[in-house]
Amino acid sequence: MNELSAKYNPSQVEDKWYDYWIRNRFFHSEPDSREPYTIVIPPPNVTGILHMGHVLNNTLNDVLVRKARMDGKNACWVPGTDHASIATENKVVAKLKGMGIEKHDISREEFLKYAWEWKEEHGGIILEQLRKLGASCDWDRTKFTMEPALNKAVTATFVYFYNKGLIYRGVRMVNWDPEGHTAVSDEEVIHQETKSHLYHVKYFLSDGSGKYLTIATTRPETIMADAAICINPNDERYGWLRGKKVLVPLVNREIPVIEDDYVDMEFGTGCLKVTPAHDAHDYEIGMRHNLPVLEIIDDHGRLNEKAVVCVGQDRFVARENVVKMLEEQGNLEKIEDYTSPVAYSERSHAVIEPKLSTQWFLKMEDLAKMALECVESGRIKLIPDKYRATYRHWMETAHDWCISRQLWWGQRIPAWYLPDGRFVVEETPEKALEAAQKLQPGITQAELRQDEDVLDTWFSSWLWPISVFDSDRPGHPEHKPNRDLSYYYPTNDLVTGPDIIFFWVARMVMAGGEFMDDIPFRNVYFTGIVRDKQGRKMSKQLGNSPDPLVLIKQYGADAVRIGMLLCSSAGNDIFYDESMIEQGRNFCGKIWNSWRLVSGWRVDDGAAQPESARVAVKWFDNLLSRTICEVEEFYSKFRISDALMAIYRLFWDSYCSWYLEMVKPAFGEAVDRRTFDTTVTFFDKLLKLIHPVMPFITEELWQSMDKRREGETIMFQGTPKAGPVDDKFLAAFETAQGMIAGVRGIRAQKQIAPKQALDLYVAGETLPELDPVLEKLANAKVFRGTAEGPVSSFLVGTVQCSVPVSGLIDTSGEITRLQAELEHQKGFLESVRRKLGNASFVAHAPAAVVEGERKKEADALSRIEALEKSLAALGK
RNA sequence: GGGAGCGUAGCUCAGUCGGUUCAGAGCGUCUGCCUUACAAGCAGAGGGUCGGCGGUUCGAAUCCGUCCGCUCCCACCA
Repeated sequence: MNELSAKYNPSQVEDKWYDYWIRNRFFHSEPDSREPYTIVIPPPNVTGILHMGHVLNNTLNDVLVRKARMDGKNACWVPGTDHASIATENKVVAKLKGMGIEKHDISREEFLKYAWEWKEEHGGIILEQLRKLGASCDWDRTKFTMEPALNKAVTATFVYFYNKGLIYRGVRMVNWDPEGHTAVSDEEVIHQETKSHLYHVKYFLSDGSGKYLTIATTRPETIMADAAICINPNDERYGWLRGKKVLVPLVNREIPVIEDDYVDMEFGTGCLKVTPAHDAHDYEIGMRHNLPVLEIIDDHGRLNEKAVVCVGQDRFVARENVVKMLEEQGNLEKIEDYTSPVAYSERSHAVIEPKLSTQWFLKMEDLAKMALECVESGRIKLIPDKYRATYRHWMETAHDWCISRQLWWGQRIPAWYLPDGRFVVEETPEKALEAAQKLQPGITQAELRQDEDVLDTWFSSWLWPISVFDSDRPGHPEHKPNRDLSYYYPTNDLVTGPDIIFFWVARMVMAGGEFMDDIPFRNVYFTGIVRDKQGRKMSKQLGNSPDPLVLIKQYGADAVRIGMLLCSSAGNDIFYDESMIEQGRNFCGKIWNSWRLVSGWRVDDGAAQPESARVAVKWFDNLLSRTICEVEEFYSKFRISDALMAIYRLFWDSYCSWYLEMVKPAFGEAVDRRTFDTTVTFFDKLLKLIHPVMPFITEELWQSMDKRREGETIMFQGTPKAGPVDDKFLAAFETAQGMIAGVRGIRAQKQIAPKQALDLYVAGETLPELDPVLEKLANAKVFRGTAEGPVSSFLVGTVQCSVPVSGLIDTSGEITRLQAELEHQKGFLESVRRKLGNASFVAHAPAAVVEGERKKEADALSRIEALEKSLAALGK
């Protein structure tokens, strides 16, 4: 055995063992005859850096993988990164801006060149960081969602769904940033309560009757684009408007009055102006009623010539002017102050302008139905189960998926347009040309124009569990799965956040069903969101997120892993607290020191095993088995933090505080061989139990326990198996522990030094076998019966214990304490007897419960008797 | 507004089928200890009307209703 340093120094051992694991390719997996256990990483953004959410997620993944590996499975954890089109493109745009380059001043090709440079420079940093955490990924299998093979899979998938008739082009409202000159995603829009006005505008009937209706709007500058006035069909106030036509103020264009349930009769005047081109809801109403779409605002947020009035003016300037004109013409009824949420661009802070544009969509209905069935049938389990409701809600209300994005970084949509506007969808430009030539013979490649948009990032991530193994399969279900895909698919568990349950989880289920005719994973474990102590989401802006690498350096990777797991009960948000990591560090120290103790013992082969040690071994052996069962149970339910806590307590409390104290040889003496060997075996099992959670320190200690050869590792040692458990013995031991604590309590109270031996009188059911333990740990000689004279006494269950403490006894204090306890017991007895006296209870309750009450009664009686005896001994 | 969830010790959370002495764990707090592995430690102790009210039941932290407080997701009403 090697000499251990006085303190565990994580930074000195972590890199050493990680390199050792890599050198020996312990993380690498190839299909073989063993049962596979597969996890694909939720791919982090390629240019991202490790944050606490990653730490939590990847620690959980790593625990599961390492556990499976020790259970003898062929464990494979596939790592990789996501190209994250929006986030990455934003970063590149920002970087270019810093260099004085605007995105729109350079070509797509130039931009992509910069983007790839950026990716090469920053890409994969996060994967390097995961190594520091101890993640046991099969790095040989590292994938990137935009590498050529995966791109091919994405393109093939697009063509597949297009040919199947599920992908179509449609018009949709996008969030247009008139300053940034670009569409922004919903995620990049911030809604802020903003003070504005509600303008009440009169619309006169076109029949010349002079009658009018009033609408309330926050955007009077759009009235020139009005296509209709809408009322609720159930609104009796406006029955007279049915079928009528009104004139749009200022431009005097005639528009119909239509009826739609969308209108809220309570809000405003109950009349709604419908402006399909400039409001998402209005657009939908317009679609339902076949209204014309009139766009009057251009890409810069200015009114165009179709507006007729205020042409060329900025929308906000136009608003003022329109209001003025309305007032002059007698169309303005009143102006109210009004506060409502307004959408702003996260980047330019410009007010978002809803704008119509043509996008690509994937029909969701059938895919969603299938994805729902996979979960409803129980084939895929969501943990915690409450997310099933969320999932169902999503799947039942799924809208078609808008898969196009107005970006450059990503997989470009494989649609090619002919000059006449017709288009073909093919996997390659060559095939596109071929197809185009069928439509227009003689057309050349140069005349074809590929769609400018790229695909939504999720359109590549939903293939992830398939494409990391076999990129030829997506889009080609007829393609025979390769060896990897047949072996590793479906994967076992997915660990991810509930915020992407629809974006990612559900869509992987869809892709799996479509291309594999199988589920992509069996269990989905949802982690919470990591928050700070005040409950705020950790974010860069707030600066409340610690740098995991700094923490790892400071406390060690094992401590960080433990710390995260300790505060992460499944499905709840994580309130991160650095003290949890300190706790992890302390635990490392405890483990380390316990081995320092044992490894320093001198062993005497000839010595006999003391009785106290024999009993200690018997006890810990039983307790170990029981705990292993509990831990397995916890793992099977993904209650990782409970599993950890069970091992933590076994290691710290049971093994260190109780077991080692029992078998520890007296100062200067040797330990017998039998006890020593068993103790080493126990320690070995404890290390293996905790290894999935704390890979580094366990490898370090396991290696130092014995002469190990290169290529040996704790990683592949089997998880310890539970033997039979003697529950009665364990219960009896718990009583003994209570008695020891009682004696120690008396010592603390009376300031009696641990070295001073005491007498302990025991009345009640105890195991005499445990007496040597009592004597060793309580430093008390055990007698049966009740002590005479002044004693300090206590109860453990129904066992009456008394310790003669002549000269030290505070008689009146002792009497007060005992009397209070006696009162409590009498009250308890009374309540139990009331229950038993209730005929209805005895008649209805199960026999076992009634029996339990009778036992309570008997126990209470015996305790009362013991207490009275103690009081009598004190002369009361 | 629609959907989901939460409320148990100072903090973070367990608590299964309503029923064992069930009111728990870890951390923190308090007290005493530098006891020859560990003060990043050891020993001991205190701490909760299970959010409020009502109901079902022989029996409720657990089931039902209702109110209060909080969180998340979706829509973000002209």
